[in-house]
Amino acid sequence: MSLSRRNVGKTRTRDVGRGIPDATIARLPVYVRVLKTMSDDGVTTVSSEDLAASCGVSPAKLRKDLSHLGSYGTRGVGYDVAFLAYHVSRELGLTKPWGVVIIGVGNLGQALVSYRGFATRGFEVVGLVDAHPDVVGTSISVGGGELTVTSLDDLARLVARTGAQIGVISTPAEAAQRVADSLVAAGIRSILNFAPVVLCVPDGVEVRKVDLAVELQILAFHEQRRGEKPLPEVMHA
Amino acid sequence: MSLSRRNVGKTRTRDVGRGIPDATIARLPVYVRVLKTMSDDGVTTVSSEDLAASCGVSPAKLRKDLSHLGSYGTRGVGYDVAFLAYHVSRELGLTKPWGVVIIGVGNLGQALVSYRGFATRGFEVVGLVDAHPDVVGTSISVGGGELTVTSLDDLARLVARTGAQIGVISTPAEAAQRVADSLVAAGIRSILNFAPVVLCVPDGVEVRKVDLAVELQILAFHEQRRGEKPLPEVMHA
DNA sequence: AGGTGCTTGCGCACGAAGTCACAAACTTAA
DNA sequence: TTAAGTTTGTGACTTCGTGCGCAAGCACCT
Repeated sequence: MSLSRRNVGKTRTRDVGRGIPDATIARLPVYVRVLKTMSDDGVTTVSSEDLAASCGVSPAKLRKDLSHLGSYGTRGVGYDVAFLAYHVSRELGLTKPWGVVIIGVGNLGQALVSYRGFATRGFEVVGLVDAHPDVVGTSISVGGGELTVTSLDDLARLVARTGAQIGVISTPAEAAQRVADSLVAAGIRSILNFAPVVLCVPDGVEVRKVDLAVELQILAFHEQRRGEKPLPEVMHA
Repeated sequence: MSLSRRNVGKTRTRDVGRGIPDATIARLPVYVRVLKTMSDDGVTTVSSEDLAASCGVSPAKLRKDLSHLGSYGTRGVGYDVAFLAYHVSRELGLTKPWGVVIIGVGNLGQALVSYRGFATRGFEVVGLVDAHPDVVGTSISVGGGELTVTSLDDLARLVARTGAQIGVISTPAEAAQRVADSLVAAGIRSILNFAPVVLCVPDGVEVRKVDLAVELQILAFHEQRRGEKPLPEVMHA
């Protein structure tokens, strides 16, 4: 497969790096994961049809998504798996590892610490914080080493020392807003919030929310809907 | 201006209960949670402006969302908090509790079991399943009582006995597809998947996915973008 | 009773996202 | 080289979601 130099002379500025739709960005991580898996399995080339099937999207959507990043495919052939994986990763900013601070070392926090998906996809837990005096000072093994849980008061120092750029809130709902304020004060501008509250942060700070109960309620809605009318009466035409 | 009566003759069926947009449904759980909180705090009436602010959405969006369910507000006054909370809950199917089976009692699974948000929002964990022989047979306290972890082979019996309607997959990625197959075989049609894989299920089964690493990667993308170009160069026209 | 001040419900327009279909571009075969 | 067979990249079209603006409707005051 000597499709090595193909898109070489093309500057291709276009909207590359500018107006990538949010919906596309939300799918890129999936593409990266699937491409990495394929690469590990020895697959060197893949068509949009096959890749789309593995990612659970339509081929047209996949091609349009990728076209926002540039022309990394070869017509009549498909995409070079490793080449595409690299470029999508680069677009997502996964070439260098990101430092993550986890606040709230309860059940969920500890589950996050031991979550393998972090390390394998470019994220490193560089700090653990909790408010409870019994937990502060204890050591927890994360990845290769050990981390000592620090107090919320030391958050700013922790962020400054480790250069962490992302904060994860896995505290109870009552504490979440105060933690968010501390994170912002410490210079963090990207927050992932697991607490079931709507956080209030200044402009320039991005908050993404994961609410487990919300997901269940959405499922419940559709489940209920299905049970209500098992016969759509347009059955046998 | 005698064009007053316009929608009078229209039977008013509209799309109530039918075509509620997915985007709206995804926001309804938030409305319910905020309304419940307000109700507990003794608030009896709220305007779309205030409620929207508490929910982190625009007033127009909130009103349009609620209008899909029916006319539960009073012009010039606002919405009755308890009344609206009841009707939105009802629409989501939260009047009766839903049975949830959790497959995979690792770190994440145990975090889910002890997650307070389940019980308080109409969901009850009625079964725990794991494949590891060391875990099967052990008891775990959930909510008020205790649950014994059962084997994956007993899943169908468990679902039939408890009447569970929702399955949560919190296993490693490798096991997820097999678990999903088992859930479908057991009659489950609503699945919440935490494993970072694209599940393959037959039509009629709904899968919702929560991927922690994906959320972080989306944050990383925006964080990277911010750092790249602090000056958008189109400043003083 | 009539007027005034709010707030909801909703039509309408706009923008974002998804689908379709096809020309461009590449590989392979003869 | 030429022709046939693939597959990408993308412009046009459709669908979906959101924001704007205002008439309809309710409460309160005079």
